Amino acid sequence: MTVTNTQPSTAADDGGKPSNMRSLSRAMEVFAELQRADRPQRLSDLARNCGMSLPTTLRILRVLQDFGMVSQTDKTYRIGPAVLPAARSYIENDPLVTASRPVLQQVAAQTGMTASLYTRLGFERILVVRVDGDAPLRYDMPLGKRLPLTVGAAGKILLAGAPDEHLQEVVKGAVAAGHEEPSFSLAELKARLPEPGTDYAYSADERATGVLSVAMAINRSGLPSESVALTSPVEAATEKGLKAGVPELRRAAARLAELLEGTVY
Amino acid sequence: MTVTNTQPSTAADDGGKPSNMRSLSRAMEVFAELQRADRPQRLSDLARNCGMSLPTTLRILRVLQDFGMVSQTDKTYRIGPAVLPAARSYIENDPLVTASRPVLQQVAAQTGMTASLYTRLGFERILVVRVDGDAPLRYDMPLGKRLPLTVGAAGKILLAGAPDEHLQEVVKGAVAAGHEEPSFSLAELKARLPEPGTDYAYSADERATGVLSVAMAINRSGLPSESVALTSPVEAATEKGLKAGVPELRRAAARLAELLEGTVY
DNA sequence: TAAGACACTTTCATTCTATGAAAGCAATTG
DNA sequence: CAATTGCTTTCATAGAATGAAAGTGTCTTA
Repeated sequence: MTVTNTQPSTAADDGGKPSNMRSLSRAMEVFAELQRADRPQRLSDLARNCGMSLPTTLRILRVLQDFGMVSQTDKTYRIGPAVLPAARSYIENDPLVTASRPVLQQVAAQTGMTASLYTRLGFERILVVRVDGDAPLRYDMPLGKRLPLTVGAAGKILLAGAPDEHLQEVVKGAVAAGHEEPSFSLAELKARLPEPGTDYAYSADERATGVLSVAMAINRSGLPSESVALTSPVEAATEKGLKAGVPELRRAAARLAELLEGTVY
Repeated sequence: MTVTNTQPSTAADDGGKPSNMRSLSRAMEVFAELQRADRPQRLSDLARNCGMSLPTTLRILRVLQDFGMVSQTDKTYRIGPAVLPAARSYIENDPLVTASRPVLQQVAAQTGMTASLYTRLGFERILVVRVDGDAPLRYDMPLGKRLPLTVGAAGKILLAGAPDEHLQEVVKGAVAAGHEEPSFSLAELKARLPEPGTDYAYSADERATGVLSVAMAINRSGLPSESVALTSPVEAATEKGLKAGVPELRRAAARLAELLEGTVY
């Protein structure tokens, strides 16, 4: 089993490290910045926000454009269509994703709840797979959306047992991403996390009102970066009912954990 | 209006050009290679297939991994989860995509057919938006899938009026991508394309059996790179019926063309 | 069990790429 | 029409990216 662990991932890590592949790293920064914005960006804005010179930014954009990762209209740049085939490739071919689908289907069938798989990405998490249960969730399907680690069962369970030092970074990341108020503190976060000894997390009306959730991490050595969750609208489930699904969820998580053995990122 | 036009996009363009940003270009090659393969790749395979040394390939993978664009399990690499937020950002924020949805909805409502938007990417095209009509299409929704330019109405219309020189490259590209037999020729391709003077393309049983389609390019100066299509299963439409939707389609294409004015890539 | 083969990883000197200052354009505005 | 603003190109230089070769670990085979 390998443990490499480079950075906690994602940009925003200008901790003074030399960091190899400067031009590539910077290109990824530009790409990330384009995603952050919800509308096309001017060259000068991108350059300023990424802290690099205009010529450099322009050159990066041109290369990304050549590969369809970036589109340009007049003088504004945005994410390009090449991300679609990439996302499709991920969803269709990633071993964990493909393996989880039947597992989630089984759990959803047995419990009647909606079953989901989340992956940690930097200081956020994203929904990767969802299999609907009997009662539909009313909020829109946030597949691929950046969600907080600090809110919602599926996020919090990824933080259970993490050292304070790491949690402190998570707090900073959540604030930086706008998921939490600037006053958000380590103590507040720790109060939300499941008690030590509990291997699942529960949430009610946390990330979305009217939604209950239990989640379990897919564990391997070290901090987990994936979790599975059961979710249901309040009118279709009680806390008790949801928690009755925990054993099922535990079994599913164990099955997927085997597959993950060895995953570095 | 600007016309920059760097490369015909996508890798495979080792035409001896110096090409700026070598490390970034190579990183994109690695990323593309990972998508091409439908299962996790070993470092040595990636290095060989991309024509670069092991250390270089490794360094690229590590940076991409830091940004979640690549995942690693043991010694194998694959596309990472960060492509999902990127794809979501594209679909939610791209001006053409968001603008096209209501337009396609209107066309679908008026004609009862399925309405789609395609974008050219290199020597292929991808489905970006689809709004279903009355009769469901039986093949699975290929959103983000790489489809041939040389097959199907929505592909062929993007090639109408292109100079032979360009079509010859398209032929090569289609063969290289496995969309056409190695014997595929320029003459064959030209025979498929709509007659000069026609602004739409028609296809029956071309890319998928039992499916009829008409498509129209979203035109601006030069070669188009987007097209809109009406599609229907054979049992729900006739050639005549589909072609009756062409005026609607033409109006939709014109509306979207305005928006595209100035798009470089 | 030992020896060999294989694949990944690190190191390091060299090359050439990536970089930003500054000049050159183009477009927009007062 | 002049001035401002923002994009693009040029160019000399710094330093990043590169691959050969050595190093390390793991798996295979005798």
